[in-house]
Amino acid sequence: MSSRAATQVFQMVEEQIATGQLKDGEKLDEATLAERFNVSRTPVREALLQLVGSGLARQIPKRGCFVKSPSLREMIEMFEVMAELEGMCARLAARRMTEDQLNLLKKANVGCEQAITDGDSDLYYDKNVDFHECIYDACGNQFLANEARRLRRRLRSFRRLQLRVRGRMSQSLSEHSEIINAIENGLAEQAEIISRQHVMIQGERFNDLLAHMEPTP
Amino acid sequence: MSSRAATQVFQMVEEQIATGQLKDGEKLDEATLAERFNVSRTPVREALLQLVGSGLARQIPKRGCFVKSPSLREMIEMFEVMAELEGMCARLAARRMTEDQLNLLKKANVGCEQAITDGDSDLYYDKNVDFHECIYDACGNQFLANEARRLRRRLRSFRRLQLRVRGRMSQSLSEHSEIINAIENGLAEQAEIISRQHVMIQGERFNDLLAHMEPTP
DNA sequence: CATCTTCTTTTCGTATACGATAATTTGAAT
DNA sequence: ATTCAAATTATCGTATACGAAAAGAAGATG
Repeated sequence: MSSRAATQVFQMVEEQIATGQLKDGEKLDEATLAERFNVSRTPVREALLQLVGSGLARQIPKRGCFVKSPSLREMIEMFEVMAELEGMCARLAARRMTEDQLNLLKKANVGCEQAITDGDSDLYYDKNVDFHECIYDACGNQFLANEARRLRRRLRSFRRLQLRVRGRMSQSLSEHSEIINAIENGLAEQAEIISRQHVMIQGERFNDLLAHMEPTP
Repeated sequence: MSSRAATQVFQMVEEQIATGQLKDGEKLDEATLAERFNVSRTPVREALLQLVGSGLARQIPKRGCFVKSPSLREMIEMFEVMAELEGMCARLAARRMTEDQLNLLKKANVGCEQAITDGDSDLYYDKNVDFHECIYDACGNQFLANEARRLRRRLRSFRRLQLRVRGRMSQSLSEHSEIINAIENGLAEQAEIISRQHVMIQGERFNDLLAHMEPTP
């Protein structure tokens, strides 16, 4: 827990964007935010700078700072890259994972099963993060792992949503099993392909969800 | 050209880190930098924040901000990811590149040839950027293109250096020809593999260079 | 009604000041 | 010499103020 006002503002705004409280195009006024969080403009500016840096907001000179939700196209693009990174992690992990790490991976997957039993998609999301964290750890490339985490974070609200599609959780779980199997047998190529697909499917499911919700704006 | 002091400070410091004027571990003192650039702490802080954000500096609380050059290991990791991203760009470009874009790609490669004729490795670096920009443009995934650019930027000083290895430029050029060939014929997989290798080789060459220069520190 | 010209208001970037807290040094006591 | 405590200094985050520049509004002129 950082006691810095700037960090808190950043996290709050980020959260509000993720949960939809702050919608696309909405103005992020320095003065208003400062008042809302009872701080001065300085930490607010710092937060906005980071927001822009991480792509959640857009700065239009002399006009202000605005929430920037990714368009459907950008979403698909991000999922495409995410799929590649996850695939790469799995490929490397298949070569490099130790016995201990494999056990942790299996354990994480049991957590996912439990979440399904409880029918709790938010819990599944968390357990799923654990599962993929195991793979990140085992890929032996910290830089890659961090990039993957960064992007995962950026996509998290959409990934959460996507899990609500009927049957998606159990499908995800069976994909996990295939991934474990491939890694366990050192089938790097296969682990990569399945993992990549595992993410791409999420993009597609999300796409379905959108199409269902908004009949072309 | 941005007239903002903060941006200028950022770019200057970034440049000085890239050129080695500012070395690993060196302290980035807010007051000193402010004086050096004749600005107040505010824009300097902003610049440092971005520096940390892009991984070029590290912040140790109550100790200060320090230049953070990547370790050899981190370098290799970054090259590994760069290779994957470039490979992905090439794979997609092979499927999606238009005739016009292909012509631009070929033209860019002629520029590379010229740079070799002139024996100018810095020029080659620039022309090589043009070459790869063509591929980025044609990959049809802007988000991916931006990620690739970001990482390329981060690695540029090392990539520059690596081109000084004897024969590396002409080897690079022949790899380009193979890439063009694969793309022209829509051989996505092959374009990916060659491009990936094209980058990995750079990492290895750079590694050689390092091993030659510093006999294990 | 359109257009051009003030005038006012926002937005922005920067400068500067201040208090809090952590790091470092100094110096005393064992 | 070592250890501990107090004093000093540096760093940091934040608040606030100010001027420049641009956007937007209001009003004048054709």
